[in-house]
Amino acid sequence: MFANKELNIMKQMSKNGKRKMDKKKKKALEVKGYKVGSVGELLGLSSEELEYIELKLSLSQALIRHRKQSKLTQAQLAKMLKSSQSRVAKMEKGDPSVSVDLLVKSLIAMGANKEGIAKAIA
Amino acid sequence: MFANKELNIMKQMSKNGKRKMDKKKKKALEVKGYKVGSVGELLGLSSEELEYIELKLSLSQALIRHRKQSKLTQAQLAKMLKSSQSRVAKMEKGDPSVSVDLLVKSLIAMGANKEGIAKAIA
DNA sequence: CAATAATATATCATATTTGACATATTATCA
DNA sequence: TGATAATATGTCAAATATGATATATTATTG
Repeated sequence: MFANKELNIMKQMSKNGKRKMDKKKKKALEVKGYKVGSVGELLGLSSEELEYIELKLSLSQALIRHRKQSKLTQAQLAKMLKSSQSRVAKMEKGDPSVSVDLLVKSLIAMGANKEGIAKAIA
Repeated sequence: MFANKELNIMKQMSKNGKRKMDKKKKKALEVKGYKVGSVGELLGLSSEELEYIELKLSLSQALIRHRKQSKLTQAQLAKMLKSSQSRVAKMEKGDPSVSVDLLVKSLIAMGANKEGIAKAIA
């Protein structure tokens, strides 16, 4: 129920250094044929961390869908959002440096409403 | 109470920089004695800005519900979240200085999952 | 009522997020 | 193939969010 520790870890995760190591660790174990359950468990993520990451990835996917549907390149979308191509790329990749705020604002700017966002998340 | 809410919304608004009031339309309708829709419309918020603010307020309300259900004070919840009473108060008030990220992480830390968050938003 | 608990508001130093830029990698197509 | 468009990755100064603190306001209780 209470998850102060997890919140902290979430914050740590947002820092830029960690992901590559995590990916390598995952790969290493996969190669050895371990099947330790979900990717999240493999990486030692708590259910709270997983919930948060999954939510973000859902929004990322929704953003990709919207952009493709509008037949825009990342650069074109970036211009619409007054952002940059590189940031759009990071949004779509679920980069830790991208906030849920930015994803939500971007989706809304592309025409999504609360209901659409809720649907994308759930 | 309403004055407070309006102030908050104005602050939120002034953040993303584009405030253009359709004063003419508002005035015209007011003179005719119409009650023109939402506070947001009267303040000249775009539908995008409204969508975002409403989404945030939905999360704020969800946070209040969760806290009350757990019979916690803001101070107790703050301790759990490793935050502060004042920030919890701001979260629940939908203060512009509070991000959707923080609201989502806090809800997850209190036991909400993606589905619950989606439900709260829609 | 007055004491006290709970919530709200203001401010600030620090931490995190952002757009921008450079550059790398990958896809598309003549 | 090689040219070129699209996407990805790394870095950084500036912008924004954060917890902490102080203090004010509002509820609750005795």
